[in-house]
Amino acid sequence: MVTRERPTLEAVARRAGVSRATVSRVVNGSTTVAAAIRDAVVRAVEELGYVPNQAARSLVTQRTESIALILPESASRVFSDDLFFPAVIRGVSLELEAADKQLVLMMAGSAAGQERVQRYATAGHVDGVMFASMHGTDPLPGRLARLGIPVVCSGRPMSPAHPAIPYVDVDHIGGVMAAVRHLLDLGRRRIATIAGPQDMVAGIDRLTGYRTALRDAGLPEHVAYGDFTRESGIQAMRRLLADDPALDAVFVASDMMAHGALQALRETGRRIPADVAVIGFDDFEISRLSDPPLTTVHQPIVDMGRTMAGQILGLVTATADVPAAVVLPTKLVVRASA
Amino acid sequence: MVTRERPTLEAVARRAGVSRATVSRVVNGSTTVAAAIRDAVVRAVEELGYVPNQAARSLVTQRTESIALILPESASRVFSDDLFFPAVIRGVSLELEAADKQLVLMMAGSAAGQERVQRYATAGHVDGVMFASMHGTDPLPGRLARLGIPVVCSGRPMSPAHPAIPYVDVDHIGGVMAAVRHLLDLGRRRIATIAGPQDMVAGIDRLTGYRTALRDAGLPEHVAYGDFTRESGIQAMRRLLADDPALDAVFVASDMMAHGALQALRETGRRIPADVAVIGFDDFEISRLSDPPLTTVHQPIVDMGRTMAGQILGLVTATADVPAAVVLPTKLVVRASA
DNA sequence: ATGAAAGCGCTAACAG
DNA sequence: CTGTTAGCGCTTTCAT
Repeated sequence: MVTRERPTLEAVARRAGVSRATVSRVVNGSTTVAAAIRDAVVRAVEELGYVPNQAARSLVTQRTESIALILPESASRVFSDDLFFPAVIRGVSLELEAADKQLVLMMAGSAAGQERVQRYATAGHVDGVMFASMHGTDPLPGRLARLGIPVVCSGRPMSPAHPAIPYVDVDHIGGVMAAVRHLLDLGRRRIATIAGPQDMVAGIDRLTGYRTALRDAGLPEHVAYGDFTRESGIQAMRRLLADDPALDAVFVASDMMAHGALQALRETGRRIPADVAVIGFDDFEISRLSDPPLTTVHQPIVDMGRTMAGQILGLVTATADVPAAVVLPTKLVVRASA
Repeated sequence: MVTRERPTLEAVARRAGVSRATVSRVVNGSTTVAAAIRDAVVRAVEELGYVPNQAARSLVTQRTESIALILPESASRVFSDDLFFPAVIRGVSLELEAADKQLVLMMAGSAAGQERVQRYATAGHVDGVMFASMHGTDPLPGRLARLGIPVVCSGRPMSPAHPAIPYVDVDHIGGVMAAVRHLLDLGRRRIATIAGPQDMVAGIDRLTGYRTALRDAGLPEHVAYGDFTRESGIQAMRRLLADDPALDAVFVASDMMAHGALQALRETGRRIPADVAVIGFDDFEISRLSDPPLTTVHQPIVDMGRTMAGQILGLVTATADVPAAVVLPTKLVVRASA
């Protein structure tokens, strides 16, 4: 290890022939420093390659300029072929980068992970915390908020916390109802659904949308459950077909599961959409490339990330009012599968 | 904001009726504390919900228990449909999680990003730094290493740095040569390649493998270049076909580009592998699901991540000898496309 | 085995 | 406008 000692404020001050306070002012861009002195300090900083020690700075400012995004999932899940997480992260990155804040990504799939994350945040490593992909009634957001840590969520929390936590979400129900109505307009009458996990608001709301639309039409429901993965879509589709070989349409609560469903349907020789119409939810890029291209409900995931990041920045800098809830619109995108 | 003041060591000490030093010992698991006192301290810690302030701790220990993974790419690239990055991250996560270190992911696609990353690392935010997906002769790893920060790379650095930086890589050339030989065994004689970007070792080495194998066989080469994205694969394949409509095989330097190539070939009505045999490089999950399933060179990306993380842990804790280079094997996986 | 004391490197009053 | 002075919360000798 080379371990060239890193220079401190003190060293810079000595070299420039001024006090530590003055160097600190220059480094932090204070305007009340004489030009000549500032130049001398700047030169000393460059000559020494001085970079402020963040730990020391945080200790006194109580700020870290970092913000965490917590995903209550395993790393294997987050970094799989699922395209939801990447999109959220992309949105968050865009916004934080513009604000020159560092993103700290934390996966907390296990109980140990949850513990780690809580310690990390409580230890003052970050100025604020974002949650995405929440399951059930995760107590962590509320707990951190109660500790005075700024918190926002993407996805409406399943149980309202005290204090209330700001969140972004999309209009799941509206999107799904548009999708099911489209199937009805197509003349389909045996419309099944592959629902998402029922410990997540996205799973619950999309199922509610389906149920509402079918009830409005006076048709019976037909539900199988998956967990948003492609594989679970395959399995669920097979179950649906076993229950009702004559079904003529299926609304699938995520694109990944819809791709699984397409595969399962093809395996039974069914033509899409002639025999069975399929609609997904997400509108990922690859859904345009599948065979046939997938009709799906578009949700603006990147925007959710951006919005959430905007909210946390507002809380952290206490500079803007942060809305308690933002609900982004969804939209049916019709392609060849329905 | 609730801002319940977070308790300090001092508070715990008062409550337990001991000195700060003793509380510190208990919190850090020192064995030289009387059982009775330790219990009292532990109780006080729990009652107050005490969590050590990481900034203060880092200030004195000079350690953060965090390690950065730096990806010299834009967030949009890292979190796209490319499956390389997720796999690396997954491997890294697995290993760091086991060591209870926090992963800090940093994208540094722009010059501003590079700057940010350098400041961040130099400011002592992390104990060590990993690089993946390096382009050209990126000076950053060398610079950080010279500052005494432990650094490792995935992918052999293009220009050896001083001090030498440990790295992991895979046997690109061996894998590619096996692939091209397979095409030769199949009787193919007009074998083209879609090469990766030539500012990356992975791009260079895979092209070298192709060239070597063709030269050994006494056949002419036929090269188009892409940048590892699907779209660039489509374009490159079209160029190759325009140059030589009679080509009967193509080795593509990444699976994503290979999927693009398959699409471009299908669009011209060519049958795969009857008319043109295609081999990729990566062996992503989806390559088994493409039409037809892709013959490809398997590289153990997750293992690269794990290995790299192991190396950095060794450097950071200075507990194990860290090999200067680890080269993981690759292997041809034959499926229907060749 | 425990406590007292000295900083780690920095910022932020407060004087001057 | 600049310097002096206190700490931020913690670990770690060094005594006891």
